[in-house]
Amino acid sequence: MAANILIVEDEESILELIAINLHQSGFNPVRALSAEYAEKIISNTLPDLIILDWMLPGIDGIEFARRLKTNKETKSIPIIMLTAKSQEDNKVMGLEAGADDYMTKPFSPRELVARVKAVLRRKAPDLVNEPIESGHLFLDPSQHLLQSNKKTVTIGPTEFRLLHFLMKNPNIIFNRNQILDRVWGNKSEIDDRTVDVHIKRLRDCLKGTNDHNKIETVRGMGYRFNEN
Amino acid sequence: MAANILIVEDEESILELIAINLHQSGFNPVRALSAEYAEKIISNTLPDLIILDWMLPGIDGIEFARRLKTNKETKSIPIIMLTAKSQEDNKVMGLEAGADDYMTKPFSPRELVARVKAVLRRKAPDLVNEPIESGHLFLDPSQHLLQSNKKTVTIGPTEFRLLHFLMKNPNIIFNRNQILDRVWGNKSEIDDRTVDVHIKRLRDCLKGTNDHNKIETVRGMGYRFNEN
DNA sequence: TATGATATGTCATATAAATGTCATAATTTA
DNA sequence: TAAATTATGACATTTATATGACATATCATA
Repeated sequence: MAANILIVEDEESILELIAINLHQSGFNPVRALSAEYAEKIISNTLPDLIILDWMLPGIDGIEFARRLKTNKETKSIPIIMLTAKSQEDNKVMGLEAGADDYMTKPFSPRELVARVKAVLRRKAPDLVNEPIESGHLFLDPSQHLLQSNKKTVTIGPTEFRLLHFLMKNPNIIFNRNQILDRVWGNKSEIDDRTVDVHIKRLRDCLKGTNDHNKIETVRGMGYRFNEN
Repeated sequence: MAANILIVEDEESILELIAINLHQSGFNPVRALSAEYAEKIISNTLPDLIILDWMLPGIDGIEFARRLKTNKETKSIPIIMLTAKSQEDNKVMGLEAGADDYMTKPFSPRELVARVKAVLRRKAPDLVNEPIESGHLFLDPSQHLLQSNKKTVTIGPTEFRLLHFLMKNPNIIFNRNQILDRVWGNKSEIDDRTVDVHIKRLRDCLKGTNDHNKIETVRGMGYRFNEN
């Protein structure tokens, strides 16, 4: 799922430029020309990250950041603050107000996108979907790619999600209901035992690789991905 | 990521004409009706190239170019200068002021786009639509030419753009909406499923060549061009 | 500007893949 | 060995994709 990024910037053409570049990088930009309007948007849906201009008409960026950070709902949303060079001294103030990163104008959109990714990687790794490696296994969620010893392994969607989940949480035992919740999502009128079947299918995918015995059955408890 | 191109031109209809043509060629145009406004934009975000009209109200093009070239942040941004025929003598002055290329009005949008590409090719080769080769396939966007094993392949416009996009981004999965956004442009009242049909048509074009199976369906995710 | 030729988007239907369930076999544990 | 638990193969159902046909739109050219 693409990350929703709220951009708060009063200069319309700049707002648009940032939005287009983020969009082209696979994010989902949401535009706000003022803090007031941004607040309205946030009260409907919480963005995954906010790009916030320092200077805004009405409520300014720093004030808006403070508000966000005092609100329980919004305080964990990462903020990237934009500021003009002349206000660079205010950097400390910005970071104190809760900004996670800080960019001095003028910047290239390319650089901004890079920072957005960096912040998301730190704050919400789930949204960035980084590849995972473990032993000979390499799994890239965004490309639906699984390799064992550099060789691509054919694997279906559910088995892929299942393996992804287990690899993200190595050496931890999950019972069937936990697995259903976290891999299938909450549409769980699904039978416990279905997990068994998919574990079997997953093992079949891994058969013939060096990692065929990574998924262990823990009798009476559930399943576990063994990192070693 | 597409190149961001700032157009500074006080004649609104010309500005719009240029912007539309650049957009259709895959660039991100940013509009400014005056040097003053352009400065404001630049003070926020750095474009990859600037198209600059010679005659502007207030700060004129030549003066603006000089300013850009004396500023450390902006001096490496390429500039294409636009001038009326009567001012053609000023060409030397323009180039001295730091322009990388020079166009005399009236010009055809096609020519302008060609110049933009030429300048970018020199200054930022990544941002231009060069011919692409992959396996036996050779695709030249500027000529709408597709060859497999040196033999020309008949291919329609949409299929061509689609293949171009996929070849530019090999081994990466795109879902239908991403493909619609990036191949069709933002006129997306178009049905998801239309992508399927064009993928089919594209595959039909490639049928009989050595590259007939390059386009892979990744069930539940989208499509991907396999480089190998 | 009219006309044939292309190109495009949508739909209905055909195929193919994935999913969940169940019955039964195999295993483990007490 | 019996009871409990897990593994496995088969199957019906659901879901996703491929394909052919058609109506409309666009383009080039007489």
